[in-house]
Amino acid sequence: MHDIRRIREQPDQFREGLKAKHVEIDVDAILDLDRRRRESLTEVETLKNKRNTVSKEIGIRKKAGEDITPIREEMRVIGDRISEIDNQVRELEVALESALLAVPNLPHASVPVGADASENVEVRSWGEKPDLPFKPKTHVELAESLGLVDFERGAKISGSGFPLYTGAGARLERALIQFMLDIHTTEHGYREVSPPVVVNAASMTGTGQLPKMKEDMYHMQEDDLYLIPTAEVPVTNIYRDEILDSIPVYLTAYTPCFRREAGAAGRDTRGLIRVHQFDKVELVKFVDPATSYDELETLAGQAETILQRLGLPYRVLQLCSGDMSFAAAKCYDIELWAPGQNGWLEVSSCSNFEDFQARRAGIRYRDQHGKPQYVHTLNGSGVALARLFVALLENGQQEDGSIKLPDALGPYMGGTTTIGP
RNA sequence: GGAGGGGUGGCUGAGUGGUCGAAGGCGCGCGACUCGAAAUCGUGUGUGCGUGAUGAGCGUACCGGGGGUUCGAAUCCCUCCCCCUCCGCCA
Repeated sequence: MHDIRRIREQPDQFREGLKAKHVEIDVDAILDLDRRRRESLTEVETLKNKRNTVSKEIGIRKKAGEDITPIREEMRVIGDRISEIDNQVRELEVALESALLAVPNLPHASVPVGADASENVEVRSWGEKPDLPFKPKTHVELAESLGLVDFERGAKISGSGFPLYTGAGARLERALIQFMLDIHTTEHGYREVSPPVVVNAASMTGTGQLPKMKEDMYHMQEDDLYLIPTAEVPVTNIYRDEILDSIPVYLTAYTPCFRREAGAAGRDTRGLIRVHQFDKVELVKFVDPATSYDELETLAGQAETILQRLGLPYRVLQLCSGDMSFAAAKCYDIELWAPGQNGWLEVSSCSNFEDFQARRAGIRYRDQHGKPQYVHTLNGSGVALARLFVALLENGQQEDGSIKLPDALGPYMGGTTTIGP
Protein backbone atom coordinates (compact mmCIF):
# COMPACT_ATOMS: atom_id res chain seq x y z
CA MET A 1 0.00 0.00 0.00
CA HIS A 2 1.12 3.51 -0.74
CA ASP A 3 1.17 6.53 1.51
CA ILE A 4 -1.79 8.65 0.42
CA ARG A 5 0.14 11.76 1.40
CA ARG A 6 2.86 10.88 -1.06
CA ILE A 7 0.33 10.40 -3.84
CA ARG A 8 -1.23 13.72 -2.88
CA GLU A 9 2.08 15.53 -2.93
CA GLN A 10 3.77 13.89 -5.91
CA PRO A 11 1.01 12.63 -8.19
CA ASP A 12 3.07 12.89 -11.37
CA GLN A 13 5.93 10.84 -10.05
CA PHE A 14 3.34 8.32 -9.01
CA ARG A 15 1.68 8.21 -12.44
CA GLU A 16 5.06 7.69 -14.06
CA GLY A 17 5.83 4.68 -11.86
CA LEU A 18 2.48 3.10 -12.66
CA LYS A 19 3.12 3.58 -16.35
CA ALA A 20 6.44 1.72 -16.07
CA LYS A 21 4.58 -1.06 -14.31
CA HIS A 22 2.09 -1.18 -17.18
CA VAL A 23 -1.01 -0.82 -15.07
CA GLU A 24 -3.98 1.46 -15.53
CA ILE A 25 -4.94 3.21 -12.32
CA ASP A 26 -7.15 6.27 -12.10
CA VAL A 27 -5.02 8.44 -9.87
CA ASP A 28 -7.41 11.38 -10.05
CA ALA A 29 -10.24 9.23 -8.72
CA ILE A 30 -8.05 8.31 -5.74
CA LEU A 31 -7.12 11.93 -5.11
CA ASP A 32 -10.76 12.92 -5.34
CA LEU A 33 -11.76 10.33 -2.75
CA ASP A 34 -8.99 11.59 -0.52
CA ARG A 35 -10.05 15.19 -0.88
CA ARG A 36 -13.70 14.42 -0.13
CA ARG A 37 -12.71 12.28 2.82
CA ARG A 38 -10.67 15.08 4.37
CA GLU A 39 -13.42 17.62 3.81
CA SER A 40 -16.02 15.48 5.54
CA LEU A 41 -13.58 14.62 8.29
CA THR A 42 -12.88 18.25 9.07
CA GLU A 43 -16.59 18.99 9.13
CA VAL A 44 -17.48 16.11 11.44
CA GLU A 45 -14.57 16.75 13.78
CA THR A 46 -15.68 20.33 14.25
CA LEU A 47 -19.13 19.10 15.24
CA LYS A 48 -17.67 16.50 17.56
CA ASN A 49 -15.61 19.16 19.22
CA LYS A 50 -18.77 21.10 19.93
CA ARG A 51 -20.56 18.04 21.23
CA ASN A 52 -17.68 17.13 23.53
CA THR A 53 -17.52 20.64 24.93
CA VAL A 54 -21.24 20.92 25.51
CA SER A 55 -21.57 17.43 26.94
CA LYS A 56 -19.03 18.24 29.61
CA GLU A 57 -20.97 21.36 30.39
CA ILE A 58 -24.19 19.37 30.67
CA GLY A 59 -22.57 17.16 33.27
CA ILE A 60 -21.54 20.16 35.33
CA ARG A 61 -24.89 21.93 35.04
CA LYS A 62 -26.81 18.82 35.88
CA LYS A 63 -24.85 18.47 39.07
CA ALA A 64 -25.72 22.07 39.84
CA GLY A 65 -29.39 21.17 39.43
CA GLU A 66 -30.05 23.20 36.30
CA ASP A 67 -32.61 22.28 33.67
CA ILE A 68 -30.72 20.87 30.73
CA THR A 69 -33.62 19.79 28.52
CA PRO A 70 -33.32 22.48 25.82
CA ILE A 71 -29.58 22.09 25.38
CA ARG A 72 -29.95 18.35 25.27
CA GLU A 73 -32.43 18.64 22.43
CA GLU A 74 -30.00 20.82 20.57
CA MET A 75 -27.26 18.26 21.00
CA ARG A 76 -29.48 15.50 19.79
CA VAL A 77 -29.78 17.29 16.46
CA ILE A 78 -26.02 17.71 16.26
CA GLY A 79 -25.59 14.07 17.15
CA ASP A 80 -27.78 13.03 14.23
CA ARG A 81 -25.79 15.20 11.91
CA ILE A 82 -22.56 13.71 13.25
CA SER A 83 -23.61 10.14 12.60
CA GLU A 84 -24.72 11.17 9.13
CA ILE A 85 -21.34 12.64 8.21
CA ASP A 86 -19.53 9.87 10.08
CA ASN A 87 -21.16 7.36 7.77
CA GLN A 88 -20.07 9.45 4.83
CA VAL A 89 -16.50 9.50 6.11
CA ARG A 90 -16.55 5.76 6.68
CA GLU A 91 -17.80 5.11 3.15
CA LEU A 92 -15.12 7.33 1.69
CA GLU A 93 -12.45 5.66 3.80
CA VAL A 94 -13.52 2.20 2.72
CA ALA A 95 -13.57 3.29 -0.91
CA LEU A 96 -10.15 4.92 -0.62
CA GLU A 97 -8.69 1.93 1.20
CA SER A 98 -9.90 -0.56 -1.38
CA ALA A 99 -8.67 1.67 -4.19
CA LEU A 100 -5.26 1.91 -2.56
CA LEU A 101 -5.08 -1.83 -1.91
CA ALA A 102 -5.45 -2.41 -5.64
CA VAL A 103 -2.46 -0.22 -6.51
CA PRO A 104 0.77 -2.16 -7.09
CA ASN A 105 4.14 -1.10 -5.78
CA LEU A 106 6.24 1.13 -8.01
CA PRO A 107 9.54 0.01 -9.57
CA HIS A 108 12.77 1.26 -8.02
CA ALA A 109 14.83 3.67 -10.12
CA SER A 110 17.36 0.92 -10.87
CA VAL A 111 14.75 -1.33 -12.47
CA PRO A 112 14.86 -1.51 -16.28
CA VAL A 113 11.62 -0.38 -17.90
CA GLY A 114 9.99 -3.11 -19.94
CA ALA A 115 6.69 -4.72 -20.76
CA ASP A 116 7.11 -8.40 -20.00
CA ALA A 117 9.53 -11.27 -19.35
CA SER A 118 11.22 -10.83 -22.71
CA GLU A 119 12.73 -7.59 -21.45
CA ASN A 120 14.26 -9.00 -18.28
CA VAL A 121 18.00 -8.55 -18.02
CA GLU A 122 20.51 -11.29 -17.25
CA VAL A 123 22.88 -9.85 -14.67
CA ARG A 124 25.16 -12.85 -14.11
CA SER A 125 25.47 -16.57 -14.47
CA TRP A 126 27.38 -19.33 -12.70
CA GLY A 127 28.54 -22.86 -13.56
CA GLU A 128 28.70 -24.79 -16.77
CA LYS A 129 25.86 -26.61 -18.44
CA PRO A 130 26.73 -30.32 -18.29
CA ASP A 131 28.02 -31.78 -21.54
CA LEU A 132 26.04 -35.01 -21.65
CA PRO A 133 27.34 -37.57 -24.20
CA PHE A 134 23.82 -38.96 -24.64
CA LYS A 135 20.30 -37.70 -25.17
CA PRO A 136 19.21 -36.33 -21.78
CA LYS A 137 16.06 -37.73 -20.28
CA THR A 138 13.42 -35.57 -18.66
CA HIS A 139 12.97 -35.64 -14.91
CA VAL A 140 9.63 -37.37 -15.46
CA GLU A 141 11.31 -40.32 -17.19
CA LEU A 142 14.07 -40.40 -14.59
CA ALA A 143 11.79 -40.11 -11.60
CA GLU A 144 9.42 -42.77 -12.84
CA SER A 145 12.10 -45.27 -13.83
CA LEU A 146 13.93 -44.84 -10.51
CA GLY A 147 10.74 -44.84 -8.44
CA LEU A 148 11.28 -41.36 -7.01
CA VAL A 149 7.88 -39.88 -7.74
CA ASP A 150 4.54 -41.61 -8.30
CA PHE A 151 2.60 -39.09 -10.35
CA GLU A 152 -0.37 -41.36 -11.00
CA ARG A 153 -1.06 -42.18 -7.41
CA GLY A 154 -0.56 -38.57 -6.43
CA ALA A 155 -3.27 -37.71 -8.91
CA LYS A 156 -5.45 -40.46 -7.50
CA ILE A 157 -5.10 -39.19 -3.95
CA SER A 158 -5.60 -35.50 -4.70
CA GLY A 159 -5.55 -34.61 -8.37
CA SER A 160 -3.04 -33.75 -11.04
CA GLY A 161 -0.27 -31.50 -9.79
CA PHE A 162 0.00 -33.17 -6.39
CA PRO A 163 3.14 -35.29 -6.59
CA LEU A 164 3.70 -38.30 -4.37
CA TYR A 165 7.40 -38.58 -3.60
CA THR A 166 8.53 -42.11 -2.85
CA GLY A 167 11.62 -43.91 -1.55
CA ALA A 168 14.85 -42.10 -2.39
CA GLY A 169 12.76 -39.32 -3.94
CA ALA A 170 11.06 -38.65 -0.61
CA ARG A 171 14.39 -38.80 1.14
CA LEU A 172 15.96 -36.39 -1.33
CA GLU A 173 13.15 -33.94 -0.69
CA ARG A 174 13.76 -34.14 3.04
CA ALA A 175 17.54 -33.97 2.59
CA LEU A 176 17.32 -30.78 0.54
CA ILE A 177 15.11 -29.06 3.11
CA GLN A 178 17.53 -29.95 5.88
CA PHE A 179 20.57 -28.98 3.81
CA MET A 180 19.20 -25.54 2.95
CA LEU A 181 17.93 -24.73 6.44
CA ASP A 182 21.27 -25.71 7.93
CA ILE A 183 23.17 -23.33 5.66
CA HIS A 184 20.81 -20.41 6.22
CA THR A 185 20.73 -20.81 9.98
CA THR A 186 24.40 -21.57 10.63
CA GLU A 187 26.10 -19.55 7.89
CA HIS A 188 23.73 -16.79 6.91
CA GLY A 189 22.41 -15.73 10.30
CA TYR A 190 18.74 -16.57 9.91
CA ARG A 191 16.50 -17.74 12.73
CA GLU A 192 14.41 -20.73 11.84
CA VAL A 193 10.64 -20.67 12.26
CA SER A 194 7.99 -23.23 11.43
CA PRO A 195 4.77 -21.31 10.85
CA PRO A 196 1.13 -22.22 10.22
CA VAL A 197 0.46 -23.04 6.57
CA VAL A 198 -3.17 -21.95 6.87
CA VAL A 199 -3.73 -18.22 7.31
CA ASN A 200 -6.54 -15.70 7.60
CA ALA A 201 -7.54 -12.97 5.16
CA ALA A 202 -5.74 -10.23 7.11
CA SER A 203 -2.42 -12.03 6.63
CA MET A 204 -3.03 -12.49 2.91
CA THR A 205 -3.85 -8.80 2.61
CA GLY A 206 -0.78 -7.82 4.60
CA THR A 207 1.65 -9.32 2.12
CA GLY A 208 -0.40 -8.34 -0.92
CA GLN A 209 -1.87 -11.66 -2.11
CA LEU A 210 -5.33 -10.30 -1.40
CA PRO A 211 -7.33 -8.85 -2.94
CA LYS A 212 -5.67 -9.31 -6.31
CA MET A 213 -4.61 -12.96 -6.30
CA LYS A 214 -7.72 -14.46 -4.72
CA GLU A 215 -8.42 -16.93 -7.51
CA ASP A 216 -4.88 -18.35 -7.31
CA MET A 217 -5.25 -19.52 -3.75
CA TYR A 218 -6.94 -22.41 -2.01
CA HIS A 219 -9.65 -21.02 0.21
CA MET A 220 -11.59 -22.84 2.89
CA GLN A 221 -14.95 -21.20 2.92
CA GLU A 222 -16.18 -22.84 6.11
CA ASP A 223 -13.50 -21.10 8.16
CA ASP A 224 -12.51 -18.29 5.80
CA LEU A 225 -8.91 -19.46 5.81
CA TYR A 226 -6.38 -19.82 3.03
CA LEU A 227 -3.61 -22.30 2.26
CA ILE A 228 -0.38 -20.37 1.90
CA PRO A 229 1.13 -19.98 -1.57
CA THR A 230 4.50 -19.22 0.05
CA ALA A 231 5.99 -19.01 3.55
CA GLU A 232 6.40 -15.31 2.88
CA VAL A 233 2.80 -14.88 4.03
CA PRO A 234 2.88 -16.35 7.55
CA VAL A 235 6.48 -15.32 8.19
CA THR A 236 6.06 -11.68 7.19
CA ASN A 237 2.83 -11.51 9.17
CA ILE A 238 4.55 -12.68 12.35
CA TYR A 239 5.14 -9.01 13.10
CA ARG A 240 1.90 -7.62 11.70
CA ASP A 241 0.71 -4.60 13.71
CA GLU A 242 3.86 -4.56 15.81
CA ILE A 243 6.71 -2.16 16.42
CA LEU A 244 9.95 -4.15 16.31
CA ASP A 245 12.40 -3.62 19.17
CA SER A 246 15.40 -4.04 16.95
CA ILE A 247 16.13 -4.55 13.29
CA PRO A 248 17.29 -6.21 11.15
CA VAL A 249 15.39 -9.44 11.71
CA TYR A 250 16.23 -12.41 9.48
CA LEU A 251 13.88 -15.41 9.43
CA THR A 252 13.92 -18.62 7.44
CA ALA A 253 11.19 -21.24 7.19
CA TYR A 254 10.45 -24.46 5.43
CA THR A 255 6.80 -24.92 4.42
CA PRO A 256 4.78 -26.63 1.78
CA CYS A 257 3.24 -24.15 -0.66
CA PHE A 258 -0.14 -24.40 -2.36
CA ARG A 259 -1.08 -22.77 -5.63
CA ARG A 260 -4.18 -23.27 -7.72
CA GLU A 261 -2.37 -22.05 -10.86
CA ALA A 262 -5.80 -21.03 -12.10
CA GLY A 263 -4.51 -19.01 -15.01
CA ALA A 264 -2.04 -21.65 -16.13
CA ALA A 265 -4.31 -24.51 -17.16
CA GLY A 266 -2.59 -26.74 -19.66
CA ARG A 267 0.87 -25.25 -19.19
CA ASP A 268 3.74 -27.42 -17.93
CA THR A 269 1.22 -30.04 -16.93
CA ARG A 270 3.69 -32.94 -16.95
CA GLY A 271 6.05 -33.53 -14.12
CA LEU A 272 7.18 -31.31 -11.29
CA ILE A 273 7.64 -27.98 -12.98
CA ARG A 274 4.26 -26.48 -12.23
CA VAL A 275 2.46 -28.21 -9.39
CA HIS A 276 -0.26 -27.35 -6.90
CA GLN A 277 1.78 -28.35 -3.88
CA PHE A 278 5.52 -28.03 -3.46
CA ASP A 279 8.04 -27.53 -0.69
CA LYS A 280 10.10 -24.40 -0.26
CA VAL A 281 12.63 -22.89 2.09
CA GLU A 282 12.00 -19.18 2.33
CA LEU A 283 14.15 -16.28 3.51
CA VAL A 284 12.48 -13.18 4.98
CA LYS A 285 14.12 -9.94 6.12
CA PHE A 286 12.84 -6.96 8.10
CA VAL A 287 15.35 -4.15 7.68
CA ASP A 288 16.15 -0.46 7.99
CA PRO A 289 14.97 1.37 4.85
CA ALA A 290 18.45 2.82 4.38
CA THR A 291 19.98 -0.62 3.85
CA SER A 292 17.27 -2.51 2.03
CA TYR A 293 18.89 -2.49 -1.40
CA ASP A 294 22.15 -3.82 0.01
CA GLU A 295 20.09 -6.44 1.82
CA LEU A 296 18.51 -7.46 -1.48
CA GLU A 297 21.94 -8.18 -2.95
CA THR A 298 23.02 -10.33 0.00
CA LEU A 299 19.66 -12.10 -0.06
CA ALA A 300 20.14 -13.12 -3.69
CA GLY A 301 23.70 -14.17 -2.87
CA GLN A 302 22.44 -16.43 -0.08
CA ALA A 303 20.05 -18.19 -2.42
CA GLU A 304 22.88 -18.54 -4.94
CA THR A 305 25.10 -20.12 -2.28
CA ILE A 306 22.72 -23.07 -2.14
CA LEU A 307 22.95 -23.62 -5.87
CA GLN A 308 26.72 -23.24 -5.89
CA ARG A 309 27.11 -25.82 -3.14
CA LEU A 310 25.02 -28.13 -5.28
CA GLY A 311 27.13 -27.35 -8.32
CA LEU A 312 24.11 -26.48 -10.44
CA PRO A 313 24.44 -24.00 -13.32
CA TYR A 314 22.22 -20.97 -12.96
CA ARG A 315 21.61 -17.47 -14.18
CA VAL A 316 20.29 -14.41 -12.39
CA LEU A 317 17.77 -12.17 -14.10
CA GLN A 318 16.75 -8.73 -13.07
CA LEU A 319 13.06 -8.39 -13.77
CA CYS A 320 11.93 -5.43 -15.81
CA SER A 321 9.24 -3.10 -14.54
CA GLY A 322 6.40 -4.87 -16.33
CA ASP A 323 7.28 -8.38 -15.18
CA MET A 324 7.57 -7.74 -11.46
CA SER A 325 4.97 -8.98 -9.03
CA PHE A 326 2.33 -6.75 -7.48
CA ALA A 327 4.24 -5.91 -4.30
CA ALA A 328 7.86 -5.81 -5.46
CA ALA A 329 9.93 -2.68 -6.03
CA LYS A 330 12.92 -4.64 -7.33
CA CYS A 331 13.29 -8.31 -8.01
CA TYR A 332 15.85 -10.88 -9.11
CA ASP A 333 14.84 -14.29 -10.42
CA ILE A 334 17.31 -17.14 -10.21
CA GLU A 335 16.94 -19.85 -12.81
CA LEU A 336 18.51 -23.29 -12.94
CA TRP A 337 19.57 -25.01 -16.12
CA ALA A 338 17.63 -28.22 -16.80
CA PRO A 339 19.03 -30.35 -19.66
CA GLY A 340 15.95 -32.56 -19.95
CA GLN A 341 13.82 -29.47 -20.50
CA ASN A 342 16.54 -27.81 -22.53
CA GLY A 343 15.61 -24.65 -20.67
CA TRP A 344 15.82 -22.61 -17.50
CA LEU A 345 13.69 -23.14 -14.39
CA GLU A 346 12.91 -20.39 -11.92
CA VAL A 347 13.78 -21.63 -8.43
CA SER A 348 14.05 -18.36 -6.56
CA SER A 349 12.61 -14.91 -6.66
CA CYS A 350 14.30 -12.33 -4.42
CA SER A 351 12.42 -9.10 -3.87
CA ASN A 352 12.63 -5.85 -2.02
CA PHE A 353 9.13 -4.66 -1.18
CA GLU A 354 10.36 -1.48 0.48
CA ASP A 355 7.56 -0.31 2.83
CA PHE A 356 4.77 -1.61 0.60
CA GLN A 357 4.03 -4.71 2.67
CA ALA A 358 5.03 -3.08 5.94
CA ARG A 359 2.45 -0.36 5.40
CA ARG A 360 -0.28 -2.88 4.65
CA ALA A 361 0.70 -5.10 7.53
CA GLY A 362 1.63 -2.35 10.01
CA ILE A 363 5.20 -3.49 10.67
CA ARG A 364 7.34 -0.72 12.14
CA TYR A 365 10.52 0.00 14.04
CA ARG A 366 11.70 3.06 15.99
CA ASP A 367 14.14 5.39 14.29
CA GLN A 368 16.91 7.24 16.14
CA HIS A 369 14.36 9.81 17.34
CA GLY A 370 12.13 7.07 18.71
CA LYS A 371 9.50 7.71 16.06
CA PRO A 372 7.73 4.67 14.63
CA GLN A 373 8.61 4.15 10.95
CA TYR A 374 7.73 1.40 8.52
CA VAL A 375 10.42 -1.23 7.99
CA HIS A 376 11.40 -2.50 4.60
CA THR A 377 10.57 -6.15 3.99
CA LEU A 378 12.36 -8.51 1.63
CA ASN A 379 12.02 -12.14 0.83
CA GLY A 380 13.46 -14.73 -1.43
CA SER A 381 13.18 -18.42 -2.02
CA GLY A 382 16.17 -20.18 -0.66
CA VAL A 383 15.14 -22.16 -2.75
CA ALA A 384 11.97 -23.82 -4.17
CA LEU A 385 12.12 -27.59 -4.01
CA ALA A 386 10.18 -29.18 -6.86
CA ARG A 387 12.17 -27.46 -9.57
CA LEU A 388 15.43 -27.92 -7.71
CA PHE A 389 14.55 -31.61 -7.63
CA VAL A 390 14.07 -31.50 -11.40
CA ALA A 391 17.43 -29.82 -11.95
CA LEU A 392 19.27 -32.30 -9.71
CA LEU A 393 17.83 -35.22 -11.63
CA GLU A 394 18.35 -33.81 -15.07
CA ASN A 395 21.86 -32.44 -14.44
CA GLY A 396 23.00 -35.46 -12.45
CA GLN A 397 21.74 -38.14 -14.81
CA GLN A 398 24.22 -40.75 -16.00
CA GLU A 399 24.19 -42.78 -19.17
CA ASP A 400 23.11 -45.89 -17.25
CA GLY A 401 20.00 -44.12 -15.99
CA SER A 402 21.23 -43.49 -12.45
CA ILE A 403 21.57 -40.10 -10.78
CA LYS A 404 24.80 -38.69 -9.40
CA LEU A 405 23.95 -36.23 -6.61
CA PRO A 406 26.26 -33.40 -5.47
CA ASP A 407 28.73 -34.38 -2.74
CA ALA A 408 27.28 -31.74 -0.46
CA LEU A 409 24.15 -33.86 -0.08
CA GLY A 410 26.05 -36.97 1.02
CA PRO A 411 25.62 -36.39 4.76
CA TYR A 412 21.91 -35.80 4.24
CA MET A 413 21.39 -38.90 2.07
CA GLY A 414 22.87 -41.46 4.43
CA GLY A 415 26.32 -41.22 2.92
CA THR A 416 25.40 -42.11 -0.64
CA THR A 417 25.32 -39.71 -3.55
CA THR A 418 24.10 -42.10 -6.18
CA ILE A 419 20.50 -42.97 -6.84
CA GLY A 420 20.34 -46.17 -8.86
CA PRO A 421 17.55 -48.42 -9.98
C1' G B 1 -18.47 -28.86 21.06
C1' G B 2 -20.57 -27.49 26.44
C1' A B 3 -20.10 -24.45 31.20
C1' G B 4 -17.68 -20.52 33.67
C1' G B 5 -13.94 -16.49 34.08
C1' G B 6 -11.25 -12.73 31.55
C1' G B 7 -9.07 -9.13 27.52
C1' U B 8 -7.30 -1.42 29.99
C1' G B 9 -0.86 2.23 28.00
C1' G B 10 6.22 -1.06 27.21
C1' C B 11 4.80 -4.13 31.85
C1' U B 12 1.71 -4.37 36.30
C1' G B 13 -2.90 -2.67 37.90
C1' A B 14 -7.26 0.84 39.38
C1' G B 15 -11.41 2.61 37.17
C1' U B 16 -19.39 0.29 36.39
C1' G B 17 -22.45 6.70 32.67
C1' G B 18 -19.89 12.89 33.04
C1' U B 19 -13.97 17.65 33.42
C1' C B 20 -10.76 9.80 31.73
C1' G B 21 -5.94 9.18 27.12
C1' A B 22 -7.27 6.99 31.51
C1' A B 23 -4.99 6.79 39.19
C1' G B 24 -0.95 4.18 41.59
C1' G B 25 3.35 1.19 40.85
C1' C B 26 7.39 -0.70 37.62
C1' G B 27 10.39 0.45 33.51
C1' C B 28 12.51 4.28 30.48
C1' G B 29 14.19 9.77 29.25
C1' C B 30 15.79 14.45 31.34
C1' G B 31 17.15 17.37 35.68
C1' A B 32 18.66 18.04 41.00
C1' C B 33 21.63 15.94 44.95
C1' U B 34 26.91 13.24 44.50
C1' C B 35 33.93 13.17 43.16
C1' G B 36 30.96 9.23 40.74
C1' A B 37 27.13 5.70 41.56
C1' A B 38 23.04 3.76 44.40
C1' A B 39 19.09 5.62 47.11
C1' U B 40 16.01 9.93 47.15
C1' C B 41 13.41 14.16 45.04
C1' G B 42 11.45 16.82 40.71
C1' U B 43 9.78 16.33 35.78
C1' G B 44 8.53 13.97 31.35
C1' U B 45 7.12 9.44 28.91
C1' G B 46 1.26 5.95 23.66
C1' U B 47 -0.59 5.56 18.49
C1' G B 48 -3.43 6.80 14.03
C1' C B 49 -5.89 10.63 11.39
C1' G B 50 -6.95 15.93 10.29
C1' U B 51 -4.94 20.89 10.47
C1' G B 52 -0.33 23.35 10.48
C1' A B 53 5.86 23.93 7.52
C1' U B 54 7.03 16.26 7.65
C1' G B 55 8.00 22.20 13.90
C1' A B 56 5.14 23.94 18.17
C1' G B 57 0.26 23.89 18.96
C1' C B 58 -4.82 22.66 18.22
C1' G B 59 -8.76 19.15 17.01
C1' U B 60 -10.47 14.12 16.64
C1' A B 61 -10.38 8.88 17.37
C1' C B 62 -8.48 4.69 19.99
C1' C B 63 -9.29 0.88 26.96
C1' G B 64 -9.52 -6.98 22.03
C1' G B 65 -12.61 -6.05 16.75
C1' G B 66 -17.38 -4.33 14.89
C1' G B 67 -22.25 -2.34 15.87
C1' G B 68 -25.99 -0.09 19.27
C1' U B 69 -28.29 2.95 23.53
C1' U B 70 -27.24 8.13 25.37
C1' C B 71 -26.53 15.17 25.27
C1' G B 72 -22.22 12.16 26.93
C1' A B 73 -19.54 5.16 26.98
C1' A B 74 -13.25 2.13 29.20
C1' U B 75 -17.95 1.84 32.08
C1' C B 76 -24.68 -0.29 29.75
C1' C B 77 -26.61 -3.66 25.46
C1' C B 78 -25.68 -6.91 20.96
C1' U B 79 -22.18 -9.58 18.08
C1' C B 80 -17.48 -11.57 16.65
C1' C B 81 -12.32 -12.81 17.94
C1' C B 82 -8.65 -14.27 21.41
C1' C B 83 -6.81 -16.10 26.32
C1' C B 84 -7.55 -19.01 31.01
C1' U B 85 -10.20 -23.03 34.05
C1' C B 86 -13.35 -27.37 34.06
C1' C B 87 -16.07 -31.15 31.04
C1' G B 88 -16.45 -33.81 26.31
C1' C B 89 -13.90 -35.42 21.80
C1' C B 90 -9.19 -36.39 19.64
C1' A B 91 -3.48 -36.80 16.84
